[in-house]
Amino acid sequence: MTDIEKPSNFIQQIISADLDANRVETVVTRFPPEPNGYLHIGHAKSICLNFGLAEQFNGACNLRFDDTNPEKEDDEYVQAIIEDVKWLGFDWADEPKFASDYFGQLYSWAQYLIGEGKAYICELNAEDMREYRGTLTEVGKNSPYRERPAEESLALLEQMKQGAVDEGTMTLRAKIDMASPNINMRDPVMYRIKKMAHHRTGDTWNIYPSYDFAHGQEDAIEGVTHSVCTLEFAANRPLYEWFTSNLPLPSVPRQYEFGRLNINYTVTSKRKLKQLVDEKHVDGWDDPRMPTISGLRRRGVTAAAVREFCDSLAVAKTDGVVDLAQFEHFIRTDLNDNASRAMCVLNPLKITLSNYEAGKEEILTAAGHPNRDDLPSRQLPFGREIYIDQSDFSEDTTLSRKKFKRLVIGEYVRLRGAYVIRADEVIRDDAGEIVEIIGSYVPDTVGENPPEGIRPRGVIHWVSASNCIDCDLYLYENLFTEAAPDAGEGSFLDHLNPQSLQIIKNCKAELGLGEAVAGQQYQFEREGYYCLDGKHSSADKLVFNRTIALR
RNA sequence: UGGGGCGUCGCCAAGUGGUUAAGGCACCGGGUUUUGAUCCCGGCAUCGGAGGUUCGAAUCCUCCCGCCCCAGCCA
Repeated sequence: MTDIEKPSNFIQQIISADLDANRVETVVTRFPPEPNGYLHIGHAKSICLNFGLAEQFNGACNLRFDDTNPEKEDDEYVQAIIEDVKWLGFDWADEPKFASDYFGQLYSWAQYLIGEGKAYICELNAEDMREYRGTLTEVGKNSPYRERPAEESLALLEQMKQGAVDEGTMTLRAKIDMASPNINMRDPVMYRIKKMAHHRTGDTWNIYPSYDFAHGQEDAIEGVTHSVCTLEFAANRPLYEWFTSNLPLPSVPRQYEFGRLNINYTVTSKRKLKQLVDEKHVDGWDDPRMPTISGLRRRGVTAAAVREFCDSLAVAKTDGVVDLAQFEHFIRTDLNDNASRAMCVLNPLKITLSNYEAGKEEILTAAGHPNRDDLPSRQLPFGREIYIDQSDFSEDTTLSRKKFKRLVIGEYVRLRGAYVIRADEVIRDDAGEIVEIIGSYVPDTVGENPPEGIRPRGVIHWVSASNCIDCDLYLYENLFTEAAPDAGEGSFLDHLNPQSLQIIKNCKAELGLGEAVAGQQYQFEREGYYCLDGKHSSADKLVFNRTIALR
């Protein structure tokens, strides 16, 4: 234990205290997503927290699917979630767990509560139940079915289970307190009828447990000691405790809440993300603009960057909005440290070096990374014709050296990893557009300073015109134009950024990029971080996604 | 409005009666640099408000203000 001086969050403090006081022997946490959508960056914080806690205290963390509502759940989501958690670098104890594995146990616990006179079958319909519940300021009224004999409730529950009762006509409710100031305690629903196939249990069940009746018990079954969830569940804690203390459970878990992660210029709500996908505003759950784990992965963000970012986040009870820039900082840091360097010209402008022998080609060697010898060096063909970016040449010769560190007629510039060159003449087409630059190179300047008197304005990237590959680049911007897409009147969709995707075709990339594989990150020098897109790339056309621009 | 929770720099935050009120992001200066990147130096708050307790308070008390969550047979 060398991390004693590390500041700890309130949950770590609670766990330490529990361990010291022998209230718990081994720490067990869990990450409990409902398989009704893909995981997003907000889940990543919870994943890092829960798995991190288990790791830190030498305990275990379960991956558990809270699949208590077949209506919105699907195995597609289960598989995607498993893949995402693995990708983030975490592993869980044993096999993934499912709430649906405990349906039988939950059912008998429901029978137990009925037997104890603490639950009853209610025949109020949804509308009436709402009315009986009261409001924030008015207490509720007892259901007319509240004092029904246990035997009757037991029989009705069995009928509900068998499918003999219509949906919406009966529920099993906990008998707690209709006058409680906490609305969650006003006889909450434990079971409702849903005659619907479940992605795992098929049509075995016609009734399904509610979140409140399931969660604490799932935790207890698994021996979870610290059940960490987000703030909005704080009001459910008394109910969580009511069930854990009124049922003969194998253990008594405790619930703690922390603030959910919010990031500006994005939305982190499964419902909204699903809407973006369903209404085709994006290319799917893994669209590189999505804050989903799969979207970030396709975008080129590394798992390490996501983890570092999450670890930088406070685990507290405040509900703030983290600046996107903070996330981007960790993305850039990791990519800067690990991405191989390469050159790619987005908007090619040909330069012919008049004093370079026609037909000659030499192979220059460039470092794979400025300060990492372990990354392989690159072979760069160099010849009489090269491409530079249009934005790296200006006809305005009055621009100061400080303001424009690029190519200008009559002046010099260093081609990164290659020669110092000079621009001599501009060639135009009939429309007056610049189509080519005639220039010259300064011999013996590869890896060497140019002779006295020649002062390059700067360093620009380039690519051999006769020996390069074509590719398309997908540049991404924020999906939303507003920092808080959710705020204000209308829909968050009103703030979709029409320029969130810009495709640049026919870019010229250095030869080595032809061997790029999906998921491999590169820094296109002076441009940004990119990675090959497995979905859009084909044998004859490579597509790179821009993960993020350089600062 | 009843209940629950929260308010420390532009953003995220540490702080648990005595510290020059950490740190990160952002921003602004300056240096290095064959990426206008990286890197390196430097700058950047008196703690929602008002009272009070105390030798001493961001930390304790009182009142006030503001924000978030709960009235699904969602999770």
